[in-house]
Amino acid sequence: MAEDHETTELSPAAEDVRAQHELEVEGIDYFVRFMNLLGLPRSVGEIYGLLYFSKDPMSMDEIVKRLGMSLGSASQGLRTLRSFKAIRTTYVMGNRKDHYVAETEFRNLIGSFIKEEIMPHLDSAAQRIGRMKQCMEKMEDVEEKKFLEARIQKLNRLKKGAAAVLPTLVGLLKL
Amino acid sequence: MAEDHETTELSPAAEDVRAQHELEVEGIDYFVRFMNLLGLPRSVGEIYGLLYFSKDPMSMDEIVKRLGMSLGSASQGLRTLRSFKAIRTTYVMGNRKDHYVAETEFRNLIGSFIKEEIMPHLDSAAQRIGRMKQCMEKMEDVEEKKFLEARIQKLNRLKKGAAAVLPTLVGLLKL
DNA sequence: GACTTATTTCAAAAACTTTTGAAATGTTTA
DNA sequence: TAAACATTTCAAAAGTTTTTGAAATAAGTC
Repeated sequence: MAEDHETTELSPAAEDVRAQHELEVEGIDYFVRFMNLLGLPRSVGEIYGLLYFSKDPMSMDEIVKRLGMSLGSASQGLRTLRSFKAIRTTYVMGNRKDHYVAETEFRNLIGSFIKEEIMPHLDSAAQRIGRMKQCMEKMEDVEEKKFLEARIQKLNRLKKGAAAVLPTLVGLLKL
Repeated sequence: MAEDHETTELSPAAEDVRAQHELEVEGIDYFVRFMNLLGLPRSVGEIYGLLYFSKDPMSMDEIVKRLGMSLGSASQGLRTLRSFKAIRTTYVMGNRKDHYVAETEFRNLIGSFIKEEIMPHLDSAAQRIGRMKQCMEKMEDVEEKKFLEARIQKLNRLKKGAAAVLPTLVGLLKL
């Protein structure tokens, strides 16, 4: 064991470990930023990044150890990723811990994100626009009324455009 | 003046003011949520909402008064909105304050947001992927290397897809 | 069914973001 | 060029979100 660092058979393996570790760090960083763009906390990106670059399924406490993160964060982060179908659980023989692997089809992640985080806003936007129209219709001042009507109309067009484009986008991800 | 609330000529006007105020509140709320979705602070949504539903240009201290917000917030919020081309300044005769009006073409806002907030991430993502590839190529373990190569490739496809779709999206907004 | 182990929950702490307001800077006018 | 006004800056306060870790709950084993 002591002479390992002298042999030619084992030095490359050590080099591999180093390179793989460097890649992992870079990869985790990548997803931390990506998730951050979606407004998701750092821990979610860390977990997904770790799993994305791991061939083997990992249990929660492996994740906790590897990332130096608390159990609470890991549990919450895994829940979020599960709800987005960005990871799935896997059965590992002779081990009762849940094990997780990354779902590498990003369309799951992005599709769920749109469905869970964006679409509900479009629904409430529709209601809000309805209420605005009601207010506007009560008005007598024709000038002002016309102005506001046009603005509300524009808002409505944006909302409809978003409602049309987002599902299309999800569909496009299947390519 | 005292009998205003009895006349039929002036009561409707009072009603107008009320309805308009209600609409304004609803509208501001709308943009607060919208901007929030883009990760922008409440103050930015408030200012834009106020301007969007105002026919007349407004100075910073009118905005401050109407929204009960600090000068600092207003200044910073207006800067953000200007950088996104979501508002523009307007000259008002005989008044040396800057006056602002909402740019109602949302494509400016969304286009600038994508250009300023998303695109830079895609550039740094490209670099990060490059570094990942370098690490991966150093590796000797063929199995592991192939696995990582495939994952990096997938990441690269996502990045390229985003880089292609986002400008298209901006173009689409012109309709 | 008690024991061990795994996971979730949740209140408090830490980290981070936004807002505030007063001081600094810039700009116009008299 | 001084006085008056408008805007920006920035450090501290307020507010918000995330993380932590210990206690509660759930699940599996003997």
